[in-house]
Amino acid sequence: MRTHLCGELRLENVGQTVTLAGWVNRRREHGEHLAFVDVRDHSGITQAVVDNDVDVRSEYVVRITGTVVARTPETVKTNLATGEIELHDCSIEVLSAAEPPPFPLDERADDVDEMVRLKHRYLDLRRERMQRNLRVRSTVNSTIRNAMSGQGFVEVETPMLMPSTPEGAREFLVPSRQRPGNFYALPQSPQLYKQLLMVGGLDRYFQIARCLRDEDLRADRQYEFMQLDMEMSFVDVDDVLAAVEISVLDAAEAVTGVRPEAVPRISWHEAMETYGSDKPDLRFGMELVELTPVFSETGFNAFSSAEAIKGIKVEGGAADYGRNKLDGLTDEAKSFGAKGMVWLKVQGDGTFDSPVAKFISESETAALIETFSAVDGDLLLLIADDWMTTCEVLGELRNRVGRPPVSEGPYKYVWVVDFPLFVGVDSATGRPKPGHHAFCHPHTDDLDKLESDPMAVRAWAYDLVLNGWELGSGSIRIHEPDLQRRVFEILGIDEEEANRRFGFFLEPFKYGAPPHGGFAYGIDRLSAILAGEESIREVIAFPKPQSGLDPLTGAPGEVDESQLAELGIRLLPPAT
RNA sequence: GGUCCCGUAGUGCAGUCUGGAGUGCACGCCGCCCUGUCAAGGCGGAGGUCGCGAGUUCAAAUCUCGUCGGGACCGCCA
Repeated sequence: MRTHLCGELRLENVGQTVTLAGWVNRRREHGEHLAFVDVRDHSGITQAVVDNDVDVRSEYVVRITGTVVARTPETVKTNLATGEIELHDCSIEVLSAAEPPPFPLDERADDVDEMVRLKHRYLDLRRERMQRNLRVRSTVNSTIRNAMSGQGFVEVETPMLMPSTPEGAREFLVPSRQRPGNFYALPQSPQLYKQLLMVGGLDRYFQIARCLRDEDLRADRQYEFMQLDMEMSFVDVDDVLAAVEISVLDAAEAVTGVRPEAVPRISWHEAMETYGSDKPDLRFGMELVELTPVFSETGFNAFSSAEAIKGIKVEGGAADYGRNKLDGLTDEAKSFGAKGMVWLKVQGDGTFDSPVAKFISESETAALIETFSAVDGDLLLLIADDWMTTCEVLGELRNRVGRPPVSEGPYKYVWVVDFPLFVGVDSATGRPKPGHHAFCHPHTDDLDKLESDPMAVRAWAYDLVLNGWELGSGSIRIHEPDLQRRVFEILGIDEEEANRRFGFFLEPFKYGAPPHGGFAYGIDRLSAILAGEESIREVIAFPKPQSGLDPLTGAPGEVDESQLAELGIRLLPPAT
């Protein structure tokens, strides 16, 4: 049907008779017998010089046969790959006529209401940006597949219909026709199956897996998303990180042409201390500064009883942050759990401009400026609270004040390791809550503290972070039934409950489970960042908006009574 | 479940604070002109439930309340 793509022709093709097929990107008329038609496909655009008696308009699908001719020097278009040639003596065949598109199919559509783009996604996809993004994603997919296969991982598909395991995210349920009143759940992740594959001796498993979670949507969250899911046997933390790292760096290199440096590691505790986040963005500094000793003798009530006092320095920020902005930051700090936020503007005479300046002694003022290496015009933001709150709130403030958009380079990967095994206390049971999940292996150095000081126990659990986005997480799993029982005990899960909730999962471990661990990371997120996008919707062909309603197909929709009857489902009247 | 922002022609906007006739701009669309343009140019034209519904008012795109839709974020996402 065609001899070349629309972006292929160059000077060396001059003289050839070629046939292109694609969409009319634009037509420019010049009188009765001359018009220029730009024909476009995914590869690019070629200009055809045609007789103006042919009626072709924007987005008509055409096939053009013509002779490749070198453009005269004054008509060469340098910003077009095919700008040195054009087609002459053209014959045009209209393959499909087209109505004018509802929005421009060039970069101007970047400003169009996303809902309009999604309603006509098939048109949006014709744009260079979307073509590039979906191809970036395809490159990511094929690269990580090769990376895993090349390391001896076996690709295994796990079921989409599985039992409901309501421990984690809210699930999508699927009613069973053959057993009315019973439900499958769509997988939040292949977690259970991949561990069973290890018991099954697959040794190294991976899957480019679709996962589904019925939780509210965000720029980095969809109901459905793709993960590189992997699990390996007879390994420790280093082995898992190394295997994952190869795939991620391969993908980045394949897309950008540059292989990132080896991914640094930081412990969870250090990440919280230094960046106030378990997904630190290492592209900028503004590290948290420890101030507790500075205020050890303080008479300032807000600080005297605090477990931890820390702060960040916004260099030269005093001028940028007026009262309104500071009040906004204070409100944000409170919304993240702080009791308040202290701001101090450093002045040239070594004093502070601040509502609370009078509560801070001269020696404390001097010590603060010394500790921060602060100079005239700097803005200091201080939080005093329990250690966790202080770190987390400052981490949020640090991001608000200093963080560039996620897609802006450079790419800064980081492993966050040694997560705590337990985080917080279940308000219902009074027991510790698992930080990752109940099957996460405690750090063997901390096993003796499991019962005596559980909150201090580290886990063999780790996250991969890129530019402040959590790409994924994983852990070494518990393969020893005795250790699993100890962890369940701390969680307040007795044997009867464990068997009821996890029986089908625990039973296999009685038959010889290898030590194993794994990881999973989000392909949508990785693709978005590598494509330079702020939202994963831009690297998904047919995403859903925040409401979860599909503007293109109208899903979800009502179904026939007969379908419901077959499933044994009767609808309640709509809630009012 | 919550906070904040947005909704005016096919698209992007101005107009809204301070009420006075759908007042307007750009792109696109339709027609005519145009033989070297390339986001072509010139002339002309069509195109509006100011998201929807109440309320206040002599008068509402504009003020108030409600509602629907969209976005960012918090909660949530083991």
